[in-house]
Amino acid sequence: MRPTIKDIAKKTGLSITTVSLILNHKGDKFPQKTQQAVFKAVKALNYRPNQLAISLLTRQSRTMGLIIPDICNMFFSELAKGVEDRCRQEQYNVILCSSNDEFLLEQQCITTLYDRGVDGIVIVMSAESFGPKNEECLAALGALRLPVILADCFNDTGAFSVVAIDNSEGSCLAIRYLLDLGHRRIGCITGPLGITTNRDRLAGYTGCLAGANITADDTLVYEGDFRYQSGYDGALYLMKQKKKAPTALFCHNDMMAFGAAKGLRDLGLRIPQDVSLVGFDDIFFSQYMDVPLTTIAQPVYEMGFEACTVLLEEIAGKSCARQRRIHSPRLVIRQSAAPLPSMRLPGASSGVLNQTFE
Amino acid sequence: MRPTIKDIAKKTGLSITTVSLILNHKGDKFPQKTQQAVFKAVKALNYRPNQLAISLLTRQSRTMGLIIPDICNMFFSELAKGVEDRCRQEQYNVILCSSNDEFLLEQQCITTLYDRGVDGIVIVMSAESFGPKNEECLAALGALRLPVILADCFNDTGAFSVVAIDNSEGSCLAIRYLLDLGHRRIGCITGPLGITTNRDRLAGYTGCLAGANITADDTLVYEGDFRYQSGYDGALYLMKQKKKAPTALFCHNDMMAFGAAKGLRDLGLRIPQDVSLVGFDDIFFSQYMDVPLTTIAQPVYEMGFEACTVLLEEIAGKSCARQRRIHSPRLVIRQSAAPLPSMRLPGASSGVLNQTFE
DNA sequence: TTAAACCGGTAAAAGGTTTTACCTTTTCAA
DNA sequence: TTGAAAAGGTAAAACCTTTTACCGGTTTAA
Repeated sequence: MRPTIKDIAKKTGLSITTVSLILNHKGDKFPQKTQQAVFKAVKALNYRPNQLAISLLTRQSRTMGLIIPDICNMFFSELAKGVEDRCRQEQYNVILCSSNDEFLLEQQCITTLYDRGVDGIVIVMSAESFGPKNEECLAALGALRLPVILADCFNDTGAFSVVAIDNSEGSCLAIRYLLDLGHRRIGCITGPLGITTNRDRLAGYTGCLAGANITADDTLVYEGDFRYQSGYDGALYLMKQKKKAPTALFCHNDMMAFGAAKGLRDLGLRIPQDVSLVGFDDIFFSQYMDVPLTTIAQPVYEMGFEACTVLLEEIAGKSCARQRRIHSPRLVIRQSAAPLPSMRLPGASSGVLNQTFE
Repeated sequence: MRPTIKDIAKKTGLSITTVSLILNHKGDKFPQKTQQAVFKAVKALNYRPNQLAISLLTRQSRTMGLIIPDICNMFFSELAKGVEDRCRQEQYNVILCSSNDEFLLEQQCITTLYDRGVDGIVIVMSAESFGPKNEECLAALGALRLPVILADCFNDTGAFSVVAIDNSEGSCLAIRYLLDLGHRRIGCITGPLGITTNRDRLAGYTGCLAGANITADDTLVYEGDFRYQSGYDGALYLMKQKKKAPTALFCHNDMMAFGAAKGLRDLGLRIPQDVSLVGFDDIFFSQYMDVPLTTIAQPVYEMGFEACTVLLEEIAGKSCARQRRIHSPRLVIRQSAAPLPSMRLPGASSGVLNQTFE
C-alpha cells in the first residue's frame, strides 16, 4: 500500500497538519528537530504526496490536454514536443489525445479531458471540424469554460487565443523566390481547400503572382490532399498542359513535394534543371531527399512551446484578452529550385524534350 | 463553477446517494419518474462526474504513463499511437513523458507518473539507462509496485513483462536475403552497441554469416549512432577497404541507410547495381527514397498496442506471471538490393570502377 | 402467522490532501 | 503578579465521488 501523509503522522507522532505544513515549507515555526523527524519518516517510507488528492482540493490538476489529429504526423509530434517541454518547466503533464481527424473522436477527447480536470487544452482542430461542424466544435470547446488555445489551424471567432503561422506569407516567400529565379508559370499543388490554412496558402500564391502582374491560371492549380500520391498525381496533371506547362511547382506540403518529385522523375524531368520544386513545412526528411528540397519552414516546435506558454498565462489568469501569435515562416533554400535557363522560352517548356540537354 | 453531484441533488431534491446510484445505473429500484428527473437535471446543468474524485476514491485513475525517449522519432510516435488506441478502447488516457534519452529526466518521468497515480507504465528505456545506470533504473521502476511493461529495448531481469521484436532474427532475415542474392562480403553499420537491441542485431548478423561458413570480418563492421551522418560515414569507411570492399551494406536502421545511400552516391556507386543496401525499421519514408529501400519492418504499432494490452491485463490482475511477447520482424523487399552480378568477382568489387558498367 | 422481500430512499464513511482557525504551554516584560 | 505574545502544535472543514449499511412501512410467500 502506498504510504500517505497519515502514515508519516503516525510514524512521527505528529498531526497530519504539522506534517503537511512542514512538507510544504510552511513550517518555519516548527523546530529543526521536528522538521528533521518528518523528513526522515518521508524518506524511510518513501512517501510522495498524492497528486490526485491535491488536485481535487486545489481544483488544479497541473495537467494539460493536447488534442491533435495524428501523433504519427511529424508536424504534430514536433508540436507535441514543444508543448511537453514547456509543460515540464512548470511541473505540468500532458495528456495526449488523437482525434484521428474525426469530429466525433475529437468531441470525445474534449469530454474526457474535461472529466479529468485538465487545467487547459491545446488543440489542433481536426479536418472534420472545419466545414459544417465548425460551430459545433467551437461551441463544445467554449462550453468547457476552460482556457483553450487553437494551434496551427483555426477559424477565427475570436473566442480563443491562437498560435499559428502566416500561411499567406509562407506562400509569398516561395513564389517571390521562384519569381526572382525567373519563373513565370508556376504550378501549385494545394492541400484540402476545406481548411483555412490551405485557402490562405492559395491566397498567398495568387496574391503574390498578381503582385507581379501575372494573372492566375486555374489550370495551374491542383487540389491535393497532403499525401504523397496526390503530389505525384498533381505533378503529372500539371506538366501535361501542352505548351504552357509550368517551369516550377509549389506544393503546400513536403510530402506532396516528394510525390511530385517522383512524378517529375517518371516523366523524365530533372529537378531543378527542368523543373524547380518548392515545398512547405520543412519536415525532417526534406533535407535528405536526393535533391534536397527547397521549402518553407514553420517553427513548429516553437509554436507548440508558445501555445503552451499562452495557455499557462491564461490559466494563471494573467491575460484575459485573447491573443493571436502569428509566427513567420522561413524560406529554406536547398537545391530543388534553380534559375530558369535563359535558353528555354518561358511557357514553352515541354519538359520531356529537355531530357536531352545537359 | 463546474456543477457537482451536489448540485444535481439540490436541483432534484434528492440525496447525493440517489443521484449517484442512478447515474451509475445501479438505481433500477428507483421509479422512472425519479430517474428522469435526475437525467434532466444532469442535462440542464451539463453535469459530468469529476474523474479526479472518482480516482481518489477507487484508487484507479484509468490513466497510463508512457515514457519514451523522443516523440519526434517516428518509431516512438507509432508506438505511442498503438498505446493510445488500445487505451481508448478501455476508456484509459495516456500521459506522455519524454525522457530525451536521459537517465535523470527519465527518473523524473517515473516519479511524476507515480505522483499522478497512473495505473501502469509502458516504458521504452532511455539509452542512458542501459550501461551502468541500468540497475538503478530498473530498481526505480520496481519500487513503484505498479504494473510496468518494457517495450522495444530491455535488459532482461524478468522483473517486468516485455514486448519487443526478435532483433537477431531481423538481422538474419536481411543477411539470408543478401546471401541468397549471392553476396558474400556484407558490411554492417550498427547502432550504439551499448544497447542490447543492437548487440542482438549484430549477433544475428555474425551468427547468420557463420551459418553460411563465412567468418566474420571485423573490418566490415562500423559502429554508428542511428543518425544519418553516421550512416554516411560508415558507408565511406566500409567501402574504402581496398580489394575487399563489401558488395552489400546492412544498416541497423533506415536513417543510417539513408546516410549510407548518400555516401555511396558520393562515391559514384549505384544502388543496387554496384552495392546492395538493406535497412532496418521500415520507417515511413523508406518507401519514398529514390531507390525505395529494402528493409526489415517491425510491427511497431502492434507492439505499442500489445504492450498496452498486457499492461491492462496486469492492472486487472489477470496475469501475475510476467510475459514476454516477442514479435517477428518482416523483410520488405523493395529495390535497394539486387543479385550480385556474376561478372563481378566476389570480393574484388572496387566500386568506383563499376561506374562504367551499365 | 411469520419471515422475507420490496419500496423509495438516505446518512455517513472513505479516499489523501491543504488550509483555516484555533489550542495549550511557556516565556518575558511591565 | 499579570498579561501578552511567542512557541509548538492540532481539529476539522473542504474538495467530489462511491458504497455500505440502514430506515420504517407494506406486501408477498411459505
